[in-house]
Amino acid sequence: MVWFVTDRLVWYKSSMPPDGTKTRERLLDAAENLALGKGFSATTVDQVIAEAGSSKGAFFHHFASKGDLGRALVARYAAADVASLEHFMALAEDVSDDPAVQLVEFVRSFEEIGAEIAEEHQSSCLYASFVQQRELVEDGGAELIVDAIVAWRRALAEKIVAAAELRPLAADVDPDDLADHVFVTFEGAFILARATSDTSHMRTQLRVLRQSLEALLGVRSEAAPEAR
Amino acid sequence: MVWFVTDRLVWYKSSMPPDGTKTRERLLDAAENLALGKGFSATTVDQVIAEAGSSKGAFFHHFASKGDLGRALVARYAAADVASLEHFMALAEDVSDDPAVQLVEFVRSFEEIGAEIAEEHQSSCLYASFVQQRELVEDGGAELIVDAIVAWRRALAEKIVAAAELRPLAADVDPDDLADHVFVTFEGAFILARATSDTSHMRTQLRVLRQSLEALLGVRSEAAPEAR
DNA sequence: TACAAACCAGACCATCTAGTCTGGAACGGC
DNA sequence: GCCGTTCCAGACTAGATGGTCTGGTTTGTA
Repeated sequence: MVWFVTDRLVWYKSSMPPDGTKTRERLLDAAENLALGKGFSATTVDQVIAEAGSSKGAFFHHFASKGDLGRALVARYAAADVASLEHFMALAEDVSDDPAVQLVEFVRSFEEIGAEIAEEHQSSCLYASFVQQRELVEDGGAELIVDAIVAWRRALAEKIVAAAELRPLAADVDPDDLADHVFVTFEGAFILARATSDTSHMRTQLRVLRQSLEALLGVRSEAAPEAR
Repeated sequence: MVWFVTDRLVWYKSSMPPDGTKTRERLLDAAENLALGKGFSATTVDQVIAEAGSSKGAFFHHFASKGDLGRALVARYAAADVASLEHFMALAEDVSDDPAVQLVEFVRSFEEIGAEIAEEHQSSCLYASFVQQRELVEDGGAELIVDAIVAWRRALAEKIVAAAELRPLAADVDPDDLADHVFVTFEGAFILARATSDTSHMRTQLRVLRQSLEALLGVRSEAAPEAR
């Protein structure tokens, strides 16, 4: 995930570098690009170096190993991901006081930029890529991903529970599971978009997700079209 | 996907071998195991050989290259996947004449064996793994995956359209997109299960999917609990 | 301005990996 | 029983890959 360079993400992208982009960041950017494009294990450090216009010496000065780069990669990715979660949730909270409407609005905001997200990320997600890497998982790198997932779950489940207090939920949906379904839809949509080489699936699947949420939460579709 | 060795899948697993498991199948099985576990590009042919208890000579007798193995792998996987789609859809069609109920029942059948599916597949899906491989995609290998996706979409969308003729759909959901959402949920749930090392997410996410379908299609939850 | 530390360039190395090659066993037809 | 074909075992190779090492430049600091 990660997607966008929101204002509260800027400090992140340009943290340490005083002037131009620092070598370490360039390496991370290059690695992220390549990892999203062909998977982490399929990208070589030489490719990362070439893409970043750097050198072997620089690489192993900043990272102890390729696995170390991987961990740094998911760390940055997950941090940006959670930041974008908070960003868009804050925007949604400006639209309405109703938690159900906020939730729907939250999904809608992603829906609107769905294609761009898929484009920017080459229809892929680092989570999906890294989760394959057993070594990295066994090396404590998975916790970063789980933390991000939990952050999403918590933020969304909170809204769902609050919404259930206002209107009865349709059927006996579990708030945590429903919250996870947002994450699940993102990840699945990435795969669909990539497999079919059609980034529009990102938007349409988020739309289906929103419609599902509206149906389950009992929210009217026209509740918050443009904060009218 | 693929999951289960249904009766109509048996011809497949034991096609050519007259007696025991043929070497080629053993190699494919080993490769599938490893690919599901650590990704295709991260598995070496030596590992495949070792896992299958075979040899270099045998491997390159049956497969022209590692990429060739990859294609054979997804071909088999996708074929079994579509077969299991048809299998469970046929079972669902025995339960009711109502397409909406059939659809819900279809999802429920997977829901029930969700954890086993995740277990058997090491919480992973070859589709997700291979979709990363750009080379294989550019080499015509992706069409196999797309074909399988389209098969799912077609079968499910057909039910949704038929269901919409009986009851009005909630909101203006697109049948194709809703059908794709089933595939999307599977893939996303795999990733969630793998990231959290918790196979139960497979079941709970399919449950959420079912509840969403019920809400959008206007089907009562008790419509077909156990074909009573 | 001196000097240590951080930073980087690129030749170099040990190992791994996909793929080849040669030799031989098993099998099927005749 | 002969022979061609399929099938398989394993040593071997050319190149890729992660990682090291030496030397040099830049930077911060006193």
